[in-house]
Amino acid sequence: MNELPKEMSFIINLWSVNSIISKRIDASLGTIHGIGFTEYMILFHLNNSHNKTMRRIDLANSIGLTASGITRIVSPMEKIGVVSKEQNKRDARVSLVKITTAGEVILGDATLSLKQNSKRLLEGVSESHLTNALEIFKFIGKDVYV
Amino acid sequence: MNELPKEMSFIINLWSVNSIISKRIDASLGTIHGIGFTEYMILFHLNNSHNKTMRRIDLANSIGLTASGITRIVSPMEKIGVVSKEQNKRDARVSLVKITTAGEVILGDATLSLKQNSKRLLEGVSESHLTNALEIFKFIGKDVYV
DNA sequence: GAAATAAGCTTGATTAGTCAAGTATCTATC
DNA sequence: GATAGATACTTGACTAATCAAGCTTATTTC
Repeated sequence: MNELPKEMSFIINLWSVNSIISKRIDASLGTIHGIGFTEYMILFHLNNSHNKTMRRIDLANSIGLTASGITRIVSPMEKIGVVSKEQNKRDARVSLVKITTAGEVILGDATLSLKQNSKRLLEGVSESHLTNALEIFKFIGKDVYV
Repeated sequence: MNELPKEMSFIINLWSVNSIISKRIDASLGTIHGIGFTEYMILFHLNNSHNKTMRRIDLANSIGLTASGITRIVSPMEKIGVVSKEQNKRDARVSLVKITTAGEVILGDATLSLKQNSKRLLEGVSESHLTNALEIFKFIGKDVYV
C-alpha cells in the first residue's frame, strides 16, 4: 500500500516465509524421523562442532533459543539417547551436550529428507539468488553454516 | 563442515536468523507499543486489505498461522478495541476482522519504530542484496508486500 | 430437494518456548 | 583470601501457538 522501505519488507517477509516453511519442514521431519526442526538444529550444530560437543549456552546462542529453552528441549533428547550429558573438567558450572552415535544416525537420515525438501521448496530459485541471501543471513547472524 | 547444498543452508539460516531477529523486534514492539510481532502483522495485513477487513482464514494464511491461532490472538485485540468483528452478509460461516481507528493509530506508531529497527538491523546490507532476498521471499510465499 | 461433502470458525488439551528468580560455581578486586 | 560480581544452568509460572474434534453454514451431487 504505502511505500515500505526494503529493510522493513525484508523483516516482515522473513517472518512470514519462515513461519510457512518451518511448519512444513517440521511436519515432514516429525512424521518421518520423529524429531522437530529445533531438535534437528541441535543435532546439526552438535555434529558440526569440535568433539561433537557444545556448552548449552553456546547451543542456545547459535540456534536462537534461551538457555532455559535448551534445558527443556535437550532433556528428553538425553532420555531417548540421541545426545548425552558430559562434564567440563575445568568449569563445574557448565554441562556439555554431546551427540551420540544414535543421534548421528537420526541426523543423517533427517538431513537426507531435509535436503530433498529444501530443494523442492526452492526449485526455480537461481544459485546466485541463494548465494546473495546467504550473504545477508551471514551478515545478520554470526553462526551461519554454508 | 560437510558440503551442504545452498538450498538447505538457506532453510537453516532463514530459521536461525528469523529466531534471532523476531525476538528483538518483538521485545521492542512490546515494550514501546504493547503489541507483539504477530499482532503487528495482523494489523498490518488488515490495513493493507480491501475495506481494511479480512476473513480470519485469509488472515491465517497470509501470516502463516492456523485458523485457531487467529481466533486466539484476535479475541483480546477485539476486547481492547484495535480490531472489530464484522459479519459477512453472503456467508454466515465467516467472521470478518476489521482494523479500527484506534488500531490504525497503534499500527502507525509501531510502524515507525519497526522501520527504524529494521534499518538498524540491516545497516550495511546493500539495496541490491535486499531486492534479491525479497524476490526469493516473493517466490516462496504468495503474500509478499514490497 | 435430501444427503454428502466441504468450508469457516471455536474450543479443550497439549506443546514449545519465554521470563524471572534461584542455585552453584568461577573470576576479579581490594 | 574474603567479598562482589558475573556466568552457567535449572525451575515454576506463564504465553502463544498447535492439533483434533465439534459446530454451523454452504455447496455439490444425485
